[in-house]
This record gives sequence, C-alpha cells and structure tokens, in this order.
Amino acid sequence: MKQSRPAPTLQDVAVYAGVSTATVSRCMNTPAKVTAKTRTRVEDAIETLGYAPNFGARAMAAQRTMTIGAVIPTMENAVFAKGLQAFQDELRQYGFTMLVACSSYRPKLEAEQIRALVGRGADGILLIGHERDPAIYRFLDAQKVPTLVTWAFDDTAPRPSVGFDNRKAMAKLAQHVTKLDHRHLAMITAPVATNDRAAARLAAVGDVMDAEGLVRADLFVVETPYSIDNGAAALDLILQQRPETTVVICGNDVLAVGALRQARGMGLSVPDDLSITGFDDIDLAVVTHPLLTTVHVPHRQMGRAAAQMLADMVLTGAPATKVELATTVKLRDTLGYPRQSQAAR
Amino acid sequence: MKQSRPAPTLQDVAVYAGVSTATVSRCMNTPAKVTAKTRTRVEDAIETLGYAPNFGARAMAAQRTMTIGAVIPTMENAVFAKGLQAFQDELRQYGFTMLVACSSYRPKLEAEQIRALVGRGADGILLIGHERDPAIYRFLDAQKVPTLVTWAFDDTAPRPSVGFDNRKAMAKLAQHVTKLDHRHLAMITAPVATNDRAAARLAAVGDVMDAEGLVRADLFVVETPYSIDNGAAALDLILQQRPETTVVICGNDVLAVGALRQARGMGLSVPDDLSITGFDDIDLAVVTHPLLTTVHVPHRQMGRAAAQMLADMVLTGAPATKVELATTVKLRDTLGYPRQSQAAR
DNA sequence: TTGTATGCGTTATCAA
DNA sequence: TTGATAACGCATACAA
Repeated sequence: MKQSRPAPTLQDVAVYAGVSTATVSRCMNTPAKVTAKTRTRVEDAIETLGYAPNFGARAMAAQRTMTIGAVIPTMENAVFAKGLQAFQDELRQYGFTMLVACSSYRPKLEAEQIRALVGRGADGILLIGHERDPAIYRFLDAQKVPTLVTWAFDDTAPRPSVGFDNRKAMAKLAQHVTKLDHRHLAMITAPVATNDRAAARLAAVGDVMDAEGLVRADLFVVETPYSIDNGAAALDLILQQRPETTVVICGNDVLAVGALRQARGMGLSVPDDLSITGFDDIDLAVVTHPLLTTVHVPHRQMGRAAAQMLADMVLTGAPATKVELATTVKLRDTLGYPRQSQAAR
Repeated sequence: MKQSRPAPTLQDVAVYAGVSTATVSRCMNTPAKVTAKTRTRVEDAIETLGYAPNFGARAMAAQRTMTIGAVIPTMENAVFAKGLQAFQDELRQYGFTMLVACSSYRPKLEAEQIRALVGRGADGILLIGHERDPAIYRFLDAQKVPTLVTWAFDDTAPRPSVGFDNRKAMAKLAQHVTKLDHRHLAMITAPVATNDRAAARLAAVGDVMDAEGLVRADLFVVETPYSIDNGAAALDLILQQRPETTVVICGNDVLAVGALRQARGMGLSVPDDLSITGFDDIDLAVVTHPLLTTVHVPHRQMGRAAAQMLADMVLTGAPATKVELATTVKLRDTLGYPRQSQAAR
C-alpha cells in the first residue's frame, strides 16, 4: 500500500499548471524571474497537488543543500540544548537548516553520524570538542566539508573552533576552592579517554593543586558517565573511600546535582559538611537547594558565534579562525569553607 | 575555494578499483553478491579516496531512505529528550536513522519542518500531539508518508497514535488535590490555543472541579510558554491576583519548578503555605527541594513503542493503530493540605 | 519571460 | 560474479 501512487513531482506540477518544469523551478527559487500571474498559477498547483521538492534531487542538481549538520554527544540533559538552539536560530538567519545527530558519547557512533550527515549533503559540520579519530578529519577534508569545533577552545588544535578553554575555566573555579582552604579534594568526572573537555577540566584541578602546594595525585577521582544518578552513586563511593573529603568538584552540573541530592539524602549539610561544585550553569543549577556553585558557560553566545562562523565558511569560503569565549565562575551556595576550618571562621 | 576538487563519487571508486560502478554499489549494499577479492579491492579504494555515498542520489534511485523524521516543539528543556532518545535507539534496531527538527511551539515553523523532512525523503514522520492545520495532514497524505502522533492519546482523533490521555492523567492528579480539600486552585499552563496536550490538561482540572462541586470558572489560569522563569513570574501574578490560592497546578514540571523557586524566594513554605504540582516527571522534578509532586509519563516506553509502530508502518505497511499508555501520579512533597485546614489536621 | 535539454550520483534491471 | 544502462527529480545553461 505504500506509495500506491507516487508523490507529486515538479513534472506533475508543471503539467497541472500548464508550464514547463523550468518555470516551476524558478517559482520556487527565483520568484522574481516569473510573472505574478504564472506564479500564482504554479503556486495553486503546488498547493492542490501537495507538492514538496525532492531534497535529494535538488541537492544533486544544485550541488548544495543549505544544510548544516551538528553532532552532539547527548540530548538527555540540557547541557547542549541552549547552545544548539541558538546555533539553529542564527543559522536560520542565513537560510540554513540544521540537522542534529546524537553520538551518545560513543566515538564509533559519532563517526557514523558524521558520515551520514555528509552523505546527506551537509554543507558544513559542527562538532563538539577536538578529540576524535584522525581518519574522521581526513574524511572531512576529502569531502571538502567545512567543519567547526565548538564547546572547546584549544590553541594547539589545528581546527577552527569557537568555544572556551575548559582548562582555564575549571582552574578559575578550583582556585576559589583552594582559597577557601580545602585540602581534601575529590572529583567526579565523565570518562576522560574520549572526552577532551572532561580531560581538560580534570587536568585543571591538578594544575591548581600543584600550584597551591597540594599533591596532585591525592585528588580522588571517580569517572562515570554524565547522569544525575551516576553523580549520586559517585558521591557515595567518595565518602566511603575518602571520608575526609571536604569538597567534591564535579565535571558538570548534572553530576553535581546528583551528588548534591545524595549528600542531602545522607543527612549532610551543604556546604557546611561538604562543598560541591558543578560546571556549565544549566537550568538545573538554579533550581537546587542550595543553589549550585558552578562555571557559567556562554551557551547562547557560543551557539550564535558558531553559526556565524560556519555559515561564513560555507558561503564565502571564509578562512578558518579560532574564537575564545570567556567563562565566569558563579559563586552560589554549595561552596563554602571546609569542616576543619569552621571553628576558625 | 569550496569544492576545489569535488568529493569522490561511486565512479571514482570504480575507476580506482578497476571495476564497474555497479560492483561498487553491490559491495556496499549486498556484499554477499561480490567476490571477497574484489570486495577488499573496492573497500581499499573507498577508504583511500574518502568516499561517502551521496544520500540524495541513493534515495532517488532506491526510493527509500531508511530515515524517520521527528518534529518536536523544543529541545530547551528535557521534556522530550528521554522519549526521543528511546525512539532513536529503538529505530536503530530496525536500521533507521532519526532526523530531528524543532518547531519552538510555532505551528508555521512546524509545517515548514515537516515539509523539509518529507522533502529529505523521510520514510515516516513522528509528530507531537494531534492538533495542527488540516492542510499538513493533507500534505502528508498526498506524499504518502506514514505519520505517527505521540505524546497524546485521543480516541476521537483519526490519526494513529501512541501516547497517554493527557486529560485523564491530569484528572487523576487533580483528584488528589481536591481530596486534600483545596478549594482555591490556580493553574499555570502553556498557551492552549495550539497545544492540545496543554488544553487537555487544563480541561481536566475543570472537569474535576465540576465533579467536586467547585465552580470551574473560579480556576485562575495563567497562560505562559514553558520556561522556569515564566513559571516563577506566573506564580508571582497568581499571588497578587488571588492571594487566597492554596494550590497551583502547573502544566508541566518546568513551570512548576519555576513556581517553586518563586514561592521559596518569597518566603513561602511549600507545601504548608502553598502546594505546587507539575507534570511529566522529568529529572528536574527530583532535584528540587521539596521533591515535586507530578504526573509520571512513561517517556522511554512511549519512545520505544512509537519507534516500533512507525517502523512497522513504513516497512510492512502495517495498519495504523492507537496505543494508550498509562501514567501514574507521583505523590512527592510539594502537595499538602491547604493552609485553611492546617488546624483541622 | 518562458521552454528545452543536460547532468548530478546512485540503484536496479537486464545481459553477458 | 560482473558490466552496461535506464531511471530517479531537480536546477541551470542556453535557446527562443
């Protein structure tokens, strides 16, 4: 029963309207080049026939799709939602359509998605973070598809990017932590092997510990995929293994919120008994109690900037550049003095 | 500089491997029909050339894309994320790829996205809710694209759907509310004009009020788009206009969380001074304090079921059916007795 | 302003 | 097992 009669084509519209296919095509792409009269006739035909241009055919003939592909690690939490929304909105201004795919933080799957997007004719590709199999970059080069990396800024990476320096950003937060005299730090992070943002954030904490005369190796680290429940479980583990911990630095807000829930569930007072910090400043961060101390990331600005740069790269072959955006530490209520120094206050 | 040399095609691979294009095509689609020797030769060629099949051309020739399009109202909050993730995962089992588009709750935009997805050759379409311009359904019919409605179940709607009955679901919650003797109800809802789920939830509250001997018209209603801040602002308005309100029923968790934040910010104790309820049971609902009383929606189950049904419709022309899923009221901590009856307890 | 004709990259049919 | 070739639906250079 599927496709009992095929969907209407340009040809059908042309016949119905009594014009040539070229004219119908012009009506859709360069309306100015067509008489108002014939145009309305064609538009009527399109409407009554329920015609929609075949994208594949159009792409093949025109050699461009006005489509940008984006591959993000997940949609499960709101980490990328705001930025992506801004990216899409801005892209629309340039006449582009956005296509999203989700890799679930799995490199293989990401590679697959990238190929799929390119095969679909994406004129440009947006990726999260620099780290991936070089073969993918080679492929992208072979296909001549402009590619922009975001959510990370790294001077040493060869790719154009618009994002923030994850290492610097987390370092700023970690400095606040050590300034408060915390000496027993723990960190909950996403698996760092294939996540350069997570790796940079972890490294940053080590950097600061070094600088403050602490022993980097003393940082107790739990690696676990981003989820509220995982954050909670990780905190549990930390308090079992390192009960002396006074502050838990989390790789993102999702983990932090989970840790916070767990801490309160165990009857701990945050931040009096235990401090917790997040990263990203997503909506979640301002609905918890106490409000989460975290690193604010300029999601919307980043999305907009990425859209502008990528659109330029595609449209005008603009040279690839690197843009660094600033982050700010949001000192809210989950970071305080460590237990030990309570008396000293 | 764009496309200085065009991306490699089937032709290029064929030449490089010293075979015909037909053979290369077979290697990709029906490897069993090709000698192991020639296959490896072709695969080498593909690898070194960085070849990726042109999706448009393939779609045009094969008349199918193994792609399902989904149009959701927003990615800004996690309302649809979990369900969509499950939908995608299940779809993969069937060999389908999912394409997502976002309408931002704007009907015009949604229509545009649907056309775009269909034009891209989507073999099937997933939509949220029944309510939309009949012209869209006509278009979908003309294009012979199987379409499935989800996130809503409505016996009277002509389309196949898999979802829950928003009216029944909210009614169950509202009954709990009235059972607790609340007499001054207010509701914060998304604009109902173009949102049948929101409309059904609002209607449900009225139904229950009628049944309980209250006056439906006494329900104080604030319509505002889903966002935490809007929820907060709405609560502010409610307490100004109807200070006697003892319970605020929110159309979803996002609004409820905003209302909760505002209430606490104003120094109100929830639920002692004011009760608040949500809908959806997204992650947000279990990180607030107090924990949000809400309606649990089977996101994952719904996503999976939708994928199965839509895949069947596309693959086997399976008959369209309607599936109703159950919701459950999650009585957590934000719903309590009204102030007035505190003493009576 | 409109029409004609060609090619885009792939699959599938048919021969070999 | 492989190769030649005809669609597939559209945009565009060129002709009228």
